[in-house]
Amino acid sequence: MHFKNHVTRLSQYKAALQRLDNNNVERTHAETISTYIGIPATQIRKDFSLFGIRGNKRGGYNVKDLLEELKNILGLNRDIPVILLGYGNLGKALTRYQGFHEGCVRIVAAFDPGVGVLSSQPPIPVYPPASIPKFLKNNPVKHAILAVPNEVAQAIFDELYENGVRGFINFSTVSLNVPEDAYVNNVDLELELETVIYYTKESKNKV
Amino acid sequence: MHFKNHVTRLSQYKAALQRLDNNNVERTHAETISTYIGIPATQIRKDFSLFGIRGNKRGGYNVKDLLEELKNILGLNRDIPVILLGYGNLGKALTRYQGFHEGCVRIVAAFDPGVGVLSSQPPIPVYPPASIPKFLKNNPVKHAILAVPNEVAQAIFDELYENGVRGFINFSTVSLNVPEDAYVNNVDLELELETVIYYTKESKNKV
DNA sequence: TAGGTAATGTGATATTTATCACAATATACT
DNA sequence: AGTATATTGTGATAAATATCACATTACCTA
Ligand SMILES: NC(=O)c1ccc[n+]([C@@H]2O[C@H](COP(=O)([O-])OP(=O)(O)OC[C@H]3O[C@@H](n4cnc5c(N)ncnc54)[C@H](O)[C@@H]3O)[C@@H](O)[C@H]2O)c1
Ligand SMILES: NC(=O)c1ccc[n+]([C@@H]2O[C@H](COP(=O)([O-])OP(=O)(O)OC[C@H]3O[C@@H](n4cnc5c(N)ncnc54)[C@H](O)[C@@H]3O)[C@@H](O)[C@H]2O)c1
Repeated sequence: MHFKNHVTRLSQYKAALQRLDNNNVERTHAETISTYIGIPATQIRKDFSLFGIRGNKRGGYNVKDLLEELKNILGLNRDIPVILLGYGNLGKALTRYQGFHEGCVRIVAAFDPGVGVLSSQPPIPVYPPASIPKFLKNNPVKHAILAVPNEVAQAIFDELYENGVRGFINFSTVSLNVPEDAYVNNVDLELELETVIYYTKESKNKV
Repeated sequence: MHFKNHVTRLSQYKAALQRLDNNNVERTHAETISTYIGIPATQIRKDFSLFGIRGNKRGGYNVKDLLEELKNILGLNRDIPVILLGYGNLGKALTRYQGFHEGCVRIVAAFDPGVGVLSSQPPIPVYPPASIPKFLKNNPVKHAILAVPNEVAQAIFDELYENGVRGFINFSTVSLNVPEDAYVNNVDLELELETVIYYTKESKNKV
């Protein structure tokens, strides 16, 4: 069992709980979460059961406690520093995104060869790629966002792996060669668009 | 059977074939594609079988033919106009992305209330949201990218649906209420990051 | 043109994932 | 206190997805 779907759902539950907590809701139920995020209540309970999360029969779940448990399971109970590779279109969008500030993820630095010619002051430090090893020696960051061109993605990945980074989001559209003890989540936006197109074709191929 | 995974893989195959074709490769094999994108050759053949794609025993596949077949199945054999909702951080990044130009997807227009105060000339027309119905009456676009704040995502979705849009990518982090005959692909970047964090926790929760 | 072989194509099987049905139980009500 | 009921928790079942094993066949070589 790889649990990819389970983990994704846990993260969704966490987001829902976060919102409930922000609205000062104190108790909730599987059924409530279900209507919030469109996942069947029975699936939610089954997931909780699998990860050892216990509620209160008839009383549902205490929002703060459940949120805390979910964060613990996901590893979000502490600040997570992340570095960004490639301060281009996508990289800039990610650094400017306010949503991350509410969670525990912090993009602490970016690396881009265009560092010298940046027009405006970026909200985080941007360094030349050559300084990656030194930076990681001083700041043992374990997670990276790859928003670099396809051509350099594997090389950059290898260098980061060499220097201790183990968790990656890869926005490039190449499939990386990844050692056993690293984890890469490929987010291919072209592909996401194409699946939408398939499902909205007038004449689906009957299979 | 929902085929979500199958369709995602078909799209990956298509991308691989596109690259082979760009490199003027004429014939290929399941095994070659496999090393390209890291999916087992047997899975590739099974997928082909399922979607009625036939190769040549011993001779593998003709690259151009296979590419054409995959495009047909995915509905990518014609230009697909797409509109963008929200010309903010993410929306700008998407419109500036060069990769889409190589495929058949075209972002033809964006809608954003900030249209009057844009600092630089955007590469596509940006209209005020009020003009959505009129635009869609004149341009029956069927696909949209939602890159709007969470608060307005459902309202914008409803309006687009009313005006005939049926395929969506939703970058907001809310779960939309979606009629049967529409398809929404939720791409939640926060969530994608969080799954990476889970898989790189030192002490995984044993289950 | 016959035999060897590299590939495809697919039924059978295994694994993973989701749903269902219902027993267990804490709370609310009288 | 005793009963009704809302809600959890989970084994059993179903559905979806992936892998395997191997029969088939087109090409190549001699
Ligand atoms: N922008 C999008 O909407 C979009 C959509 C789909 C896929 N992608 C993929 O995401 C990736 C980034 O896309 P983008 O639009 O931001 O591209 P971009 O060209 O705008 O940005 C890439 C950045 O990486 C930098 N870079 C180059 N070599 C580098 C190196 N060795 N180390 C660090 N940085 C380096 C470049 O200077 C540039 O600033 C690409 O792989 C692209 O295929 C982007
Ligand atoms: N940027 C990221 O890296 C990132 C990461 C994760 C999630 N998201 C999500 O993606 C969405 C967009 O993020 P962003 O960073 O681009 O936000 P943003 O605020 O930069 O852009 C949103 C844009 O939508 C426009 N808008 C507001 N109301 C609108 C309406 N009714 N019709 C059309 N446009 C409207 C705003 O004027 C703004 O330009 C958000 O839901 C956000 O939660 C973004």
